[in-house]
Amino acid sequence: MAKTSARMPRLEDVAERAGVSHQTVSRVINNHPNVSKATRERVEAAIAELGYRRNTAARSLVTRKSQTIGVLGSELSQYGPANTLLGVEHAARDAGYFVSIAALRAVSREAIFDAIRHFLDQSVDGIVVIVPHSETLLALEELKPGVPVVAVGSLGSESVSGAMVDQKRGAELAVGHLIEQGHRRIGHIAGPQDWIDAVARAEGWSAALRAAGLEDNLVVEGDWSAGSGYEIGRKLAAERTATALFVGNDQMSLGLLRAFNEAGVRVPEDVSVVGFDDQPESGYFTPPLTTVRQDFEELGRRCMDLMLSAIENGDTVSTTVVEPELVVRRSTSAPA
Amino acid sequence: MAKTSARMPRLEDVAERAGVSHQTVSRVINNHPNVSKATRERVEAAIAELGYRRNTAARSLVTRKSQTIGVLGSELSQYGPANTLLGVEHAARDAGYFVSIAALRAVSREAIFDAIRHFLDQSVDGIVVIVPHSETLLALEELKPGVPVVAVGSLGSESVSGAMVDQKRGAELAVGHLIEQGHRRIGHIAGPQDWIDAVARAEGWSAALRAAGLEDNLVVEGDWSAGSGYEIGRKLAAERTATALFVGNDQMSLGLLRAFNEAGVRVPEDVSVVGFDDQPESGYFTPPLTTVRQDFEELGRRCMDLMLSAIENGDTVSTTVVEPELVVRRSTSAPA
DNA sequence: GAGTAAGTTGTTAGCGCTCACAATAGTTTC
DNA sequence: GAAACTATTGTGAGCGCTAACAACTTACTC
Repeated sequence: MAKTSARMPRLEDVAERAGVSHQTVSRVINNHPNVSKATRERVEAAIAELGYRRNTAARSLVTRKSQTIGVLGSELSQYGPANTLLGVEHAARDAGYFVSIAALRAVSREAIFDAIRHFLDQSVDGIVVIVPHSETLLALEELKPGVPVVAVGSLGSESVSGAMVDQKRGAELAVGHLIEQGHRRIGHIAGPQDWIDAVARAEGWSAALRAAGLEDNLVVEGDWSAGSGYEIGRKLAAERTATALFVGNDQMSLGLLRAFNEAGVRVPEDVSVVGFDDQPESGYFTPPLTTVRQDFEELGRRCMDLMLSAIENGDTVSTTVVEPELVVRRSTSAPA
Repeated sequence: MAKTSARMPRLEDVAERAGVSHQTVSRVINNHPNVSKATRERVEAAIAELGYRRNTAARSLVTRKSQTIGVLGSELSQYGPANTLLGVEHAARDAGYFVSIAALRAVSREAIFDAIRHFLDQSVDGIVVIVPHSETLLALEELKPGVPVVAVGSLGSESVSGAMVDQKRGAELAVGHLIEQGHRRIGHIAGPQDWIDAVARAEGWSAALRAAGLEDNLVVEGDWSAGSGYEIGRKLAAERTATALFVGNDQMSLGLLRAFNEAGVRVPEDVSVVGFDDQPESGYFTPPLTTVRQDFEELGRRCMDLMLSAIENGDTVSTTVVEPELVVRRSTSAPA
């Protein structure tokens, strides 16, 4: 109940107690070099005795820095985005920043503008964007917020830094594995094509296939959900065109597996399946899913690395790429 | 690039443009009643023309309110906590609050204290705690932060408000369903017993069983993960003591299902399984999982309701309960 | 020993806002 | 028509901090 009992101590109180000026105290808490050792110790003692904590609002008012990073996200309850957020949060808090979040209910230009304004009202020092739609980048380029922006999953924008997992490489890993096993007809269940990652995975699939001289004409689009995977699975079980399927994510894979099981299509004996993400549950699907692992937390940390060097060193736009990894389990084998 | 081009307009600039005093402008943006319609319109026009936005730091400095809610969470990437966070965020932003997060890497007294201090440094107006360990409450009672605290999953603390899904009721729903189907030997795979919810679910299971005159001696403890469900499933498949299992959450259920499938134990023919949570994927397990749905977003919204009434009306400690719902799918049937 | 430099500390102003109060204009009452 | 209100607007101070500059030490140079 420290708050109600008495006024919080401020710089002036500490100064008085230590027998110095408030400015000297300010120097101590900001680690300025020109403070004698004796004074510094005296001030630190006073700070400890009084339980002094710097008032963020006052500091922020004069420095025009809030020590806050805004994280703009959508689908933040999903495995990938949620863990990326966690990575950002950990790195930010370690670096002494606060993390403010704005979760988009729906992805639209207006909603993004709203959220950015929300952050600007808070005078955030930078914005991390975890909204993996192509549309987002456009919105960001249009409304240059005046603070550094790092976007997850983007690469090669002119005004926005980006950190991404190499999706194309991940797709190639998956398809390469299938080809190695001897598959020749490899289909793709893509994610919604307004997602950057979905497009990149589809491209990787296509590229790998063509590089091996195989056809890339078997593709269906889902919406990332297990439900859509299930619906597609039912159709595919009837058609049986491919001997292997590269699925855009693990959740659709789950639905697909379910549909195949119902239809009596055996995995991997009849059809091999590779997913994408490697959620913690994927190793316990029936059968355990071969998939491509993405390190989302690392991705989040990289975002903050970029952000910090933008804020503190004034670095300009740059990018970083995290490598994906193939995890082979039991949903893939050689074709019958 | 609004920031670099020129100074942001402030109250004074708006005042000048509208031909009034800065105080009148302040009245307008704070919706004070005593401003004539004409003046208000003139001021609003000036605000729009200048693109004025109030400086949060300055306001916060004088009011000692930050319009920020701190959300302290652990396991924030899991389905439940992540969606609760989302609920809190939406309700908070709708109410004009910023949402600052601190994610615990590990749950310990020290880590909780750290995070609370972090929030206090930011002078948050309130703290929502999504850390469903019994330990958390103790830490909060010890370190009274001086701002309203709402904890998810807690009920009946003296200094902390709580919002929870009625876990015991959920367990009774699940077990009741199993009993109705004719099961008599119903086991429980519990969550870690330092989690409030895990304890409540185990109690609900036990209470429902005893109320029906059945024995409540078949219980094993997992750690919420699919992996632990799998390990337990392997043991149980060998022993075959129960005809039905109430599992603490959906992820453990998935692992269990996997283990049973491997061991040739059929679900629901040989053993019925009920989960808890109803994640979006649960309907696509093999077989689709009967489970207890919790509305996590609603839970988060309720937290903010409590928080807002605590902040704005000075309401004291109170609680709110969200009702769970049984979702019957295909993992349960009458015993053989 | 005067002159200069470097290190250390203090003084003043002001960031942009809200609060308490003062002042003015407009309205009602008897 | 003066007194007593009410509605509307303005003035001044100060929230707690940092930045810029001023001032005072101490040490060193020639």
